[in-house]
Amino acid sequence: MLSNTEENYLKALLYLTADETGKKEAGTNDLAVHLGLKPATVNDMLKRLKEKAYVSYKKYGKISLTRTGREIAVFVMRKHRLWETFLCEVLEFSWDEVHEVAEQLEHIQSDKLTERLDRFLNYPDYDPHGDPIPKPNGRMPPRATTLLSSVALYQSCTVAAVKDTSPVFLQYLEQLSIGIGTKIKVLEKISFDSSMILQVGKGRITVSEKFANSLLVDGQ
Amino acid sequence: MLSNTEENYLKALLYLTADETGKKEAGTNDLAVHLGLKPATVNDMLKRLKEKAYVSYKKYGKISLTRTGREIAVFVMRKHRLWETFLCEVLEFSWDEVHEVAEQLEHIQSDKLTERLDRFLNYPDYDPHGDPIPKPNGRMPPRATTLLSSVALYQSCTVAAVKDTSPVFLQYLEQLSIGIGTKIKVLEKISFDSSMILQVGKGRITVSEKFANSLLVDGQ
DNA sequence: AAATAAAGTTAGACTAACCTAACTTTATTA
DNA sequence: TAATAAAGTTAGGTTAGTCTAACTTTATTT
Repeated sequence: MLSNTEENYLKALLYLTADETGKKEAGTNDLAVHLGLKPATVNDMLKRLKEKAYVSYKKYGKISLTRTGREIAVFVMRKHRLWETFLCEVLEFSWDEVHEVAEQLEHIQSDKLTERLDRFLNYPDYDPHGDPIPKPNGRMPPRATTLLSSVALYQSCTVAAVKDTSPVFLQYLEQLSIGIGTKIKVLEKISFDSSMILQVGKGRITVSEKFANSLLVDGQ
Repeated sequence: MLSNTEENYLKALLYLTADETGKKEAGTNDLAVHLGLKPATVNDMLKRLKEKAYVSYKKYGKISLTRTGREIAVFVMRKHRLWETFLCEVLEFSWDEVHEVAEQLEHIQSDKLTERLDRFLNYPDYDPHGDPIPKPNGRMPPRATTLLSSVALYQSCTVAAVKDTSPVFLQYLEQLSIGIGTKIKVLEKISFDSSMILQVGKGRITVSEKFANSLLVDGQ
């Protein structure tokens, strides 16, 4: 049985290496930054995780998860996202509050609890941020890949997920009445700064490039 | 913020000192036995807890919780019993399975979570074993105090709580179709071994003295 | 390609939470 | 009440997980 700390290292490694931004490997430093620890600390832990065959790397080389390591990390992610869903949908937390609590709940060790929670939530495919919830076998529902910023002029789309889950962004979305499933039409693209004018419901709003790069949408 | 371990010491102390069996103080050894640790280990921790003013004792003397220490322990108990209720009533765990998982869940730090869970469960007064759930202010609903063994001949009563929460006893109760709220009538008391013959629903069963001392009931 | 910067590793130290072994104090009992 | 047993404490050791400071290796840049 892994400690919470070990699980967090594997989760961080999954995040860093399964990053859709391309890179499939992570270094000691990346991990240290992501976990808020010192490289020396991470180095120590990596030795132990390598010993236990959860990660694989050569000295001074890049780190990757082994099959077992990845399975564990995916399972922790599954629990995290199920709990986030529970907190939002059942206990009516707002979506900017759930992450911190789910960070704790994801480490509860009880397969029965996880599966019953999944059943109670009616086997959801996506969490409140639109992130896919891994199934018990480790498979993931497809993830939306289209950025709002890449939607063509006059096209309509539906918000599928948020790329940025920081409370400040989520609260801003709330304020704009934008959530998962919200329909958006691109009315104008300002070439000067790549900002966009959008139709949301009956209103129109202007959003920055950064904003448009933080929302994932489904076509039409 | 206390560690899980520290919370467990306070909880154990609450259990040992708030024991309705009379004694209001506990010793290093009692704690060690209850927690499955060595007296030396407990001694170390007690020094820290005293330092932090959660417990009070003099060298070689008995240990008791301070006001703050008791408040924390009661709050952990509140969370434990709310989670047990959630697991049984919402996720359909059986009452012999909930304890182990609740031992983990009770340490989740989020007041909002606790209060929302309470609300979702409709502010229950008792957990699945009939134990009172402390309110946010620390007050407890009244606890049943009458043992089945002390019920007079030909009297009826209602099961209010179990004194023994071991899976083996709980499963036996299940087998006998006895749960919280079950109505029981005392048909006969065998003076030889203090066993009792009971009416439960339409059937009659014979139970041992040990059994009759493990069930708490409400009058009539 | 040599100099410099960045990334990674090692050594030594600290705290929390556990242990064993030896010792001291308090309680029990012959 | 003196001997013995039980309870409690101290000293010193272990592991997990963190740190700083110094060092080595790899990557970058001129």
